[in-house]
Amino acid sequence: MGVARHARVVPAAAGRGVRVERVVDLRLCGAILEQSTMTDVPRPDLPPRPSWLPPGPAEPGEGGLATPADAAAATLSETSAVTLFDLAEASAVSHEPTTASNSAIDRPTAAELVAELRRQDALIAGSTSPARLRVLLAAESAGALIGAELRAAGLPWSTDVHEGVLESELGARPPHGGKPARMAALAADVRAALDAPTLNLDSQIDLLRGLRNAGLPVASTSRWELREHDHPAIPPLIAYKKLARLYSANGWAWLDEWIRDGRFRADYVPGGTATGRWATSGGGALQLPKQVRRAVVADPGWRLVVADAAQLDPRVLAGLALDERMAEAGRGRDLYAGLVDSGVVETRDQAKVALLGAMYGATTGDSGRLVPRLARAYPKAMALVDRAAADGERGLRVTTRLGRSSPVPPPAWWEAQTRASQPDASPADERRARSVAREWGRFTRNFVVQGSSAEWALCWMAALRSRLAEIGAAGAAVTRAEASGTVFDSAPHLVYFLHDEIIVHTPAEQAERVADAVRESAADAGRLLFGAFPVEFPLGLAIVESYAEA
DNA sequence: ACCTGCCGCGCC
DNA sequence: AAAGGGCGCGGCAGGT
Repeated sequence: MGVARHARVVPAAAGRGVRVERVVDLRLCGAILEQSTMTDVPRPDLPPRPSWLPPGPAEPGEGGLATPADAAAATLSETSAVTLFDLAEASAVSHEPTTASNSAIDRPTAAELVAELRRQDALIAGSTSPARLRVLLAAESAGALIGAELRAAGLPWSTDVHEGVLESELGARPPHGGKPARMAALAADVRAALDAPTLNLDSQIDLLRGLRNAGLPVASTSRWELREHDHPAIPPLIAYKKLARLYSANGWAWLDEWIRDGRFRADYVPGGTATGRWATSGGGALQLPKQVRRAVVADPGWRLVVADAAQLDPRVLAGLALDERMAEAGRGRDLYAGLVDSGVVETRDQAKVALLGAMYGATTGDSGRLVPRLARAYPKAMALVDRAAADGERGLRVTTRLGRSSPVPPPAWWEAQTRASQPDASPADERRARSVAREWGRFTRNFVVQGSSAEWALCWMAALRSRLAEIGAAGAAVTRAEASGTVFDSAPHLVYFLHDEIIVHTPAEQAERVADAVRESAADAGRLLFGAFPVEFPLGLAIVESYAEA
């Protein structure tokens, strides 16, 4: 499969100083093509979809729909699919022992791979928008390669700094199996305040019961609800939860498991979510709490170029909807500030809440109240997300800028709709059907924006990867003599990706050139998605030694 | 000894 | 501040 095989081959290539130029990930590309509303599948004139590709969309009421389990299998199975990259692998590293993951049964032959490549080419050529799909599939394939390279390179990580954070927050590392004394003390305070000497704070059920017994009318134990109440148990409980989170998610055990030789090698899963965003399958690289980012530190003589796309989602929405006024609000300035300047809302915070509400489908609260003002100012943008929601409520697929389509709703969703349309349907049936329909509408509303933003980010990274190679090649002429290690030891390279944010690890003397390349690549991405439409994608960018400084 | 569902919370 | 999208993960609880 794409990731696993890239993950095996990229380090092997990198270790010999070989840089992979380009890949086609037939599994990821095939999944997009099978699902996209831009393509016409099935095509009786073409060979059938091979069994090692994930299934396409199922019709309502039919079997074969991608259940979560199926989707997981398609995404994660070591044996389910293969890429053209394997052709190169077969010749380049054929001396490697055969493993269970590339047994003959599951492994397509070279002829089968070529046939599949031709089938995919035919699907693209017969689609409603071949140019967009080609950009998407090239970017998706580059993403698969980059995901493997991120793991091979690793994020530079200072165990010392991380341990310093843990000690200042949690106190000394507890003996094996024990909890930090500071957490134990806070837990004792909570138990005393609730008059519940045996309460287990880590048990949601136990804790909820304890809070209610103490007279607190809470429906959950979540922090935002607890904050509303004034009780002596609340402050230590919130403090405990904060420490417990750090301790269990990014504590000493995480350090032991995930940091080797000063590098965090995360398991990225490119294309791992429905919207095309990446996922992770271990280490939680996409959930690194701000607290521990201080531990991301460049090697001596190196720098981190940290960049994030400013207000990416609303800018993408402006491009999708060809909403000139919204694009104008973000030209040469913070887009949220642009909304204030235009008199749409009074404060930057209101602008942010209103836009998030529009893209997520908020109907209540401050956010819901602000959305109508946005609709008056930017009718084209609002019409686009409203249309996506309306389509989703009817069970239709929606599609991103470059051609990734949402899945059709699962069988239970259709069953709920069918039940509500029967003559003997109860009011509860009808409420249920409306409720799940609207939920799916919120998903598709967000899908078009989040998915198109993911495409922008992939194009950004893919363009950057090429530009970094040029910078690295120029630098290599100078340092070739001593460059004996991997391709990551001497040249600037990507080390982190987080939806709309990247980090490049680079020799200090090349950091400014890398920063320029990062900005130029963002402009490339904007053109790849939206052509000449005048929507800008400015970056927040910093050249730093530690991620926390960015 | 697993597995699954749920909660809460970290990130975008 | 409030509850609208996408995730992964750790922990508990209840099942087999």
